Order: sequence, then structure tokens, then C-alpha cells
Amino acid sequence: MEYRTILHIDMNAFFASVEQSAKPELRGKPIAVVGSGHRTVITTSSYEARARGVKTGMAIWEGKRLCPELEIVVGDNKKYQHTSTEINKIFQDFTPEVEAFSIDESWLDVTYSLKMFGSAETIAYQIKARIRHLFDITCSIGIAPNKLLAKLASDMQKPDGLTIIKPEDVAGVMERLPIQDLCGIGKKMQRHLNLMSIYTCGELGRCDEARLTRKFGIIGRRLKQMGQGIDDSPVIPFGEEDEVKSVGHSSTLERDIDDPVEIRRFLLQLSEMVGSRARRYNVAGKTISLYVRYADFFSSWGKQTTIKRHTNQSDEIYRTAVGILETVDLEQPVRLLGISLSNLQHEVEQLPLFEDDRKKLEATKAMDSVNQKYGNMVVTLGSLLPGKEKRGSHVIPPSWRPDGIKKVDVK
DNA sequence: TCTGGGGTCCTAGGACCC
DNA sequence: TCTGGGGTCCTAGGACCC
Repeated sequence: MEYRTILHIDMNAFFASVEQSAKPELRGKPIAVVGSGHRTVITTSSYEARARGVKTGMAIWEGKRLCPELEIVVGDNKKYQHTSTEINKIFQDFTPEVEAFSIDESWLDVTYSLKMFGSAETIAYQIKARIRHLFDITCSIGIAPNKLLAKLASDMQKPDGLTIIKPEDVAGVMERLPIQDLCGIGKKMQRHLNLMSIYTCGELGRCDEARLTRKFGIIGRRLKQMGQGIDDSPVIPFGEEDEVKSVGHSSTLERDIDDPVEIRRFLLQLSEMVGSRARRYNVAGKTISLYVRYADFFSSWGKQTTIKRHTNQSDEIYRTAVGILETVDLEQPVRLLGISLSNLQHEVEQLPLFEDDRKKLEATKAMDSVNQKYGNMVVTLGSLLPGKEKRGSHVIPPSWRPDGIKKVDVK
């Protein structure tokens, strides 16, 4: 039996560590990285803050209540993107098989690198040393025969850990491991399995497959395998991922609004963000979705509509979103609005037939290039301007990938 | 004083065509 | 003025990840 050797590398408290590294006065202190705007939440907290119970997703006041001396730092997306890209370059020195799972997590398949570097452990220590040397931050690394177990292993020792799960130890590790420790088993799944008297991976791995399939459909088989620590999924290097399937933006408003004009102005902004990103990716979509969350936070709805032809034009996205909005009677003031474009076609380069279309295309391209150079939304569709509302710059989500997007063209 | 943002995958049910 | 079934596309919603 040939085993693969997979590393999972998880940057410890990534955004907070980058900030502490850049600003020595923050080192050793409880800090929280947040977005701008007063409705932001804590994106990452330092280990000093975590020790006090400050967690991702908390409101600032909540963190402050737990830890009054908590230092609040507004996140700097560019800095994290840059650091992540540089770290991924380090990985490339050890294997071309690098898959970025998020901005701060990657898998490396080092199966064919072992001869050159000696062992996976050696590789892991070298990676740790280089990241520490260049950026003064730590990471936790898991080494295992597959991605599932490597991710599990990297979670076992934090911060600055190195955990190895050898093929011969898999069964022993899984036997008493709580099912919710596996990546892919969330709260709901845990509850369902617990109701079936399944609490450990050992129990899950021994469960009758038909029983799992009856309950969970086609993922039943996958669940049993997970319980056994089996995972055949390959490390998919950059450039070989599936194409993106949707492009969307959503944003919580600084205050709840019910004025239709204000709502539309915001939708226009979102449409332009979605459209410009779709154009940058060279994709166009047929399905436009609108998502609304009401002031009470709990009630929300999403509606989508599919149009005749693919588009990546902001104004068409906007018109479609407004069309959806007009089919609905808003029940409350609105807290959050989101627009997304899906049903995507890739590699779109349209040649307009008419002079007017050509002019519009030229104008769009000029606008996009200014925005790319000077920051998003510097130039936008005209009717945006009256409000002159400043959009908060959001902390980028961890789903961001080092190169910004998955592969876009079809081979 | 509350509670972010960007994705993926899966299922169910209806419309419609052959 | 009936009957069934397969395939595809669509909307809606849930669960999961970071």
C-alpha cells in the first residue's frame, strides 16, 4: 500500500499575528482584528485575547466586556493578502502540489518531495522556520496520509504545533475522536448523528453504511469513510481547481433602512461591485440573486431570477435585482443586502454589434481600469453619487484565495 | 450597544419537453 | 379529452467551511 504524505498548514490567529508582528506595541497583548463600521464583528483575536474568551464573530462590545483592555485593530486586507501570497511562495519551494484552502490554510502533497528533503517532518520544520524568519508569525502543521487527517492533525496543537498521524496510528486516533472534530461535521450533523447514538469517529466508522445512507443520502457513504479516517480527495494545485460558480457581494448597512431610494442606491453599489469583479474574472452569469436580511436579524429571504442571456454588466445586474425587489413587500427595515451572480459562463469577450454598445463597453472598461488602479468604487455609475455614503472597507473573508480567484477558463 | 462576508454542495419540488 | 417516464432547467432553502 502506497501512502500519500500530506501537510496541512494553518497560520495561527493569522490576521492578529500579522498585526502583532507589524506593530511591536501590540505583541503579548489581547487584540482583536475587526472590519470598519460600527456593525463589524471580530474577525480574528490574538491568543492573549482568546485566553480571555474573545472569539471570532463576537461584537466588539462583547469582546470588551470579556476583556476590557482588548485592543481593537481595524484589519488591513492588502497586508494579509500580501503575506498569504508570500507564504504560499515558500510552500512552492517544497512541492508544486499546493492547495490554498483559505487565506490562512493550505495543503501540501509532499509525497514526491520526501526523497529530496529527507522527511515530511524536516519539510515542516523548514517551513515553520522560514515563515517565522520572514514574517515573525507561527503556524501549526499537521502531517498525515490524507487531507482530512492532516487538517485534523494541524488542529491538535496550537499555536506553533507539529502533529503527525502515521498510517498505522489512524485507527487508534479515530477510535475516541469526537465526530465534531472532523472538518465537514457541523452542529446540525453532529446533532443528527448523536441522536443515532454516534458520538465518536470509531462509532461512525463502524456504522452500517445503509443506515447512514437512509438518513443522509449520498453523503452517508462519505460519512462512514470520514469516521474511518479515509479521504481520497487529491490536493488540487492552483490553476487546476474547478471554475468559480458564483460571484457575489453582501453588506450590512450602517443603519437599518426602509427608504426605497436608499435601498436602490445600495443595490446599485453592490451591482457595480459584482459586475466589475465578474468582468475582471472574465465571467458572465444568467442567474441574479437578491438576499435581504431584516432589522430583526433573524428573518431574511433570498430570491433569484434567471435572465435570457449571460451578463456581467452592472446596470443589467442592477435592473434585475430591482425587478426582484419589486415582487416583494418589505416587512421590516433592511439590515443587509446581497447580490450574487451565478449560472456562470467563462471566457466571455463580447464583440458588440452596435455603435452604442461599443461605446458602452469602452466606457465600462475605462471605469474598471480606474477602479482597479485607485481602489474600487472610485468611479461608478452616475446615480450613485448623490448619497456620497462611504462604504466601510470590509475585512476580507478567509475564503479569499492568494491569487484572488480560482481558474476561470475551460480546458 | 448586540450579532460580517464570500463561497460550495446537496435536496426537493415544479415546469416543460420529448 | 388517455397514460407514463426521463431529462433538464429553474427556484428555494439548508448545511457546511473559512
